Amino acid sequence: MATEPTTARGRATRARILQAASELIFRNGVGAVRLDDVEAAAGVGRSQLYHYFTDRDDLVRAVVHATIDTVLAMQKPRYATLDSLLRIDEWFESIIANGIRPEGVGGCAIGLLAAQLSEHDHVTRQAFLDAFTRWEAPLIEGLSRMQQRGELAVGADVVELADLTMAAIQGGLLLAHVRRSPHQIRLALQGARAALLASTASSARPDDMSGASAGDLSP
Amino acid sequence: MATEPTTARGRATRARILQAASELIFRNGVGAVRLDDVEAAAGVGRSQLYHYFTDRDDLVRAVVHATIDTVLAMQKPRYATLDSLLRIDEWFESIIANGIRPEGVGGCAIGLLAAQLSEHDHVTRQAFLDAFTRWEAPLIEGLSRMQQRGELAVGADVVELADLTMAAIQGGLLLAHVRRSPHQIRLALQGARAALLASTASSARPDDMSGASAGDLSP
DNA sequence: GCAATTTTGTACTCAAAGATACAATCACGA
DNA sequence: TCGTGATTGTATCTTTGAGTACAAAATTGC
Repeated sequence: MATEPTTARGRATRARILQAASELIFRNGVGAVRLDDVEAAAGVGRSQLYHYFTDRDDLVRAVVHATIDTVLAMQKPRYATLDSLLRIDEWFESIIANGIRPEGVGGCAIGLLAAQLSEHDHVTRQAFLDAFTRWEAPLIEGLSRMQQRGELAVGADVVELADLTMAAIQGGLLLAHVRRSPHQIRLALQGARAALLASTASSARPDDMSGASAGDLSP
Repeated sequence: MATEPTTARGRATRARILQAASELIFRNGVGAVRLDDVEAAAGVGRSQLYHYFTDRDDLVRAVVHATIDTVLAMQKPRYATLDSLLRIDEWFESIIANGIRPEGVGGCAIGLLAAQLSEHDHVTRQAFLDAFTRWEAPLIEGLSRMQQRGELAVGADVVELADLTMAAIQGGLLLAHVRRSPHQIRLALQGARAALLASTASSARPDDMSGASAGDLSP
C-alpha cells in the first residue's frame, strides 16, 4: 500500500520520483516509460517506488495531478488580472514563453497527457476536465469584468470566448510540438486575439459579422 | 518478414486488421492496445498479423499512415474549392460533423496520434508533419486565390492564416474530445473564422488592429 | 487435377517489466 | 543510548504479451 511520507527525506524522495517520472513521461509518452527508467532517473530503488505509490497506475495518476498543479501554478501570477486586452496579451506572451523549453518546443503537458489518458479511467478524465475549467476560469472572470466595464460587446458570450481561446492555446501548443516551431503558438494566439478583438466594444459594428457570438457557424 | 497480400482475400484480411487496430488505438490509445485485442476484434489469428506486418511497431506505423490517408480523404471533396468564405464555412461544417462519431465525440485521429507518437521515431514524426502540411495546403491555395481576387487584405499572410486555422481545428477537436462536447469544435472554428474575417478586404480598416498579420503579439 | 503458393490455426517460447519479500539501514523521540 | 517506525537495497517471483514454429487449409496457375 502507498505510504504518505512523514519525514523531510521521505517527501524529498517522493518528489524526486514524481519529478523524474513527469519528465520521462513528457519526453517519451506514458506508454514508453518503464519503472526501471524512473528508478534510474530518480536515483532510487524499486522499493521506494512501491513504498510511496501502490503501483504503476498510481504513479501515473500522481504525475497527472502534479503536472496539472505545476502548469496551473505557472499561470497563477498572471491570473488575478486578465481584465484588459493588455493583460491578456501579457498572459499570451507567458504561454508562448513557457512553450519553449530546454527539452523541446511546445506541447502543453496537460494537453499531451489528456490526449493519451483521457480515455483511461473516469477519475483521470475528470481531472483533465477540472484542469481546463480551472485554467480558463480567470479568463472568464476577466472577460466578464471587461464586459461590465463596457469594453466588450454586450452580446458577446464570455464563456464561449474563453473556450475558443483555450482551444487556440491547445491547438497552438500541439502544432508547435509537432512542427517544433514556437511560432505556431504565436499564430494560434493571434487567432484567439482576433476573435476577442472582434467582440471588443469599440470595434463591434452592427453591419459586419465580427461579433463572435454563437450562431455564425450554425447550419 | 511482412508480406504484401496478393489475393483479394489477403487484402481483405490485411484491411480488417488495420481497421480493427485503428479503432482500438483511437479508442484506447496506442499503449493500451494488445495484439490479442486486435486479433479478437479483427477475427484473425496471430499468424495473420505477423504475415502482413513485421511486428507491432510496423502495425502501428501502418495505422498511422492509414489514418492520415483516411482523414485527408474525408476532406478531399471539399478541398478543390476553399476560395471563398462560404466554401470555408462549408469545410468547417464538415469538420464539425466528422468530429461527432458513434464511438465518441471529437478528437482528431491525427492529432491524438501525433500527441502520442510524434516523439516515437523520426519517420513517424515526418509523417505527421506531411499530414498537417497536406491538410492545410488547399486552404493556403484557396486563401491565396481570395487574396488575388482582392477578397483578402493584401497585407495578410495566407500561410499564417492557414496555420492559425489548423491550430484552431486541432485545439477544438482536442477540447471536444476531453469535454465530450462537439460545441467546442464549433467555438474554436468561430475563432479561426473571426481571424479570417478580420483579414477580409472589406473589413480591413487601417485604424484598427484586426489585421491578423504577424507582429501583433511580438514582444 | 495437381503442384506451388498463399493464407490461416494452434500451440509454444521467452524476455521484459511489473510486483513482492525481506532484511538492512537510517532518523528521530524518549 | 535505545527502540520504534520510516526509509532503502537487493534478490526474487510472476504475469503479461510480443514474437516464433510448424502444419493444415485454401487458393491460384498450369
